[in-house]
Amino acid sequence: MSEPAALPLDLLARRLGAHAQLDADDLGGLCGLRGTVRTLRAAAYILREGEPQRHCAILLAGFAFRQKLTGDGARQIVALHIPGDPLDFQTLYLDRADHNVQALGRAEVLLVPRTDVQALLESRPAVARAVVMNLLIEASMAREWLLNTGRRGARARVAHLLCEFAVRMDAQGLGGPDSYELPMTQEELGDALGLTAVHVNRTLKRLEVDGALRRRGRRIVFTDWHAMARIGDFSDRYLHLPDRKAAT
Amino acid sequence: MSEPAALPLDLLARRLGAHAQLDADDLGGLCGLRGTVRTLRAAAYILREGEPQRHCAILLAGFAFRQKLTGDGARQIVALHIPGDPLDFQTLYLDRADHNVQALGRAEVLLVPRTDVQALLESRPAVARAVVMNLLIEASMAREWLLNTGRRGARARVAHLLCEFAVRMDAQGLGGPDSYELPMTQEELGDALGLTAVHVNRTLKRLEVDGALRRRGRRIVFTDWHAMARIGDFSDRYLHLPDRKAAT
DNA sequence: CGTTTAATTGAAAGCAGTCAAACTATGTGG
DNA sequence: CCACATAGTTTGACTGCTTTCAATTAAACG
Repeated sequence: MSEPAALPLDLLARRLGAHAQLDADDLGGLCGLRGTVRTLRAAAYILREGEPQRHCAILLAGFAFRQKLTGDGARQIVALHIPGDPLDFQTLYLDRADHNVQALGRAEVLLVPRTDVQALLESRPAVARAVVMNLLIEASMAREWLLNTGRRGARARVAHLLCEFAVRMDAQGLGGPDSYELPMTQEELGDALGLTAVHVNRTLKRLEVDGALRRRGRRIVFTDWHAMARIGDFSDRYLHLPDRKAAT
Repeated sequence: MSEPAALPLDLLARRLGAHAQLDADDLGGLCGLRGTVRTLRAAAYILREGEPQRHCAILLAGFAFRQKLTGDGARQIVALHIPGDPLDFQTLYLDRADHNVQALGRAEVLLVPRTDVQALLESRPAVARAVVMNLLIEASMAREWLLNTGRRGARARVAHLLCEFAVRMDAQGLGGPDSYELPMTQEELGDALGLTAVHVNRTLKRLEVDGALRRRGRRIVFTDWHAMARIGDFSDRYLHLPDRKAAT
């Protein structure tokens, strides 16, 4: 997790290039972005509600999540991020953040000066377009997340999140879809799903007993992907993946 | 509701101009958009999941909502739209819609050819920027909606939605913040909040009995805005309103 | 190794859902 | 303008999923 990524921005290029046509110059511009690499301890804040930002953070290694808090301190995780995801291109346009972004476990980010990113977006319209498409896809994921939280039972909710994570990791080339190390605690899972940690625990166990998955520590092994997709009412359509195999 | 808006695109200009600096030419370009006005019956589809779109719809009068369905038919409303809102600028970049948009009651939309909108965005960078900011603000609202559904009780959820609607209507110059006609059924309210219609009904009644609001049919009268904002844990920060009075 | 953090499990309480019926408003056609 | 039909609201009784509280076990970390 702490070895400096060989070609740190390749994953960013992969993410942005997944949805828009980027030519060699576009990719060159992206991978040519320079900034400071920072290693973050677990739960370190990358972006704080109300604060403006001078840098654009790009997640190089590890994971991150977006989060909001209610007045009485309850936390809702509204998005998860995997390596290659840009974390606050939003603040390129809006001056103050309306939510928080934190590292999920230890993570490594590249902090690029805003001005450099803005210059790139101006000189390379295709990159700007790719960034907008990335925003739209995150909006689509948020809508699916809302459907998940608002209208599915605990069992489906948990299964759906596990499926989404598997597909996204796979699409980013970060591990097969049959097995992965879930980077979060059950407490965090609960906050992502609008459930309590206790109920997440019971639900995971029930999924395991029912033979839909197996667990070794935090490693999730999909013994029956099709069953999980059915239980979680999961279809990857909302992720707008390039195409190839449709996972459901 | 059916009189043709005198200057139909003024509201669109107001919405987009709220967050970005638009000069006279930008506004001229926006208000110069031409298209066909269509009057929609209640629940008419404006955009369907999976379908591409040849037009950009702009809501002129009435209301609309975004919606997704689970496999077993449960509906989650993920966003509400008021006059002046662009309804599918998203499909300018993504070819197939990942959710549905329907009229909420009778509504009137302007259908502008995609190519005209694209031409405008290319010739007027400030407008393109305003459109992106509009997207970002809708994303922010989605996150707050997620927090609302995932981490607040029914009472707070209902109050929060009523507050948000009041503030947005007010910001668009469509009615004071103390009273308005809620354009949806309790069934729809429930689908927006992740609750059942029955529970929405009970919750509204409880809010009324407690003196936080009054109702005449679907008209909501805020007898105690401060109480409602407190009950709903509402702050308008996530709406990124221009500034003036901060409502909470 | 001891200490802290996370995962598990049980029992009990509660919020919201379900089912069903009555009531009200709205709209339509005669 | 009334009568009927339809859609929406309201209310009650009951069920149940999820939470809460609490205690135990397991794992992670210095």
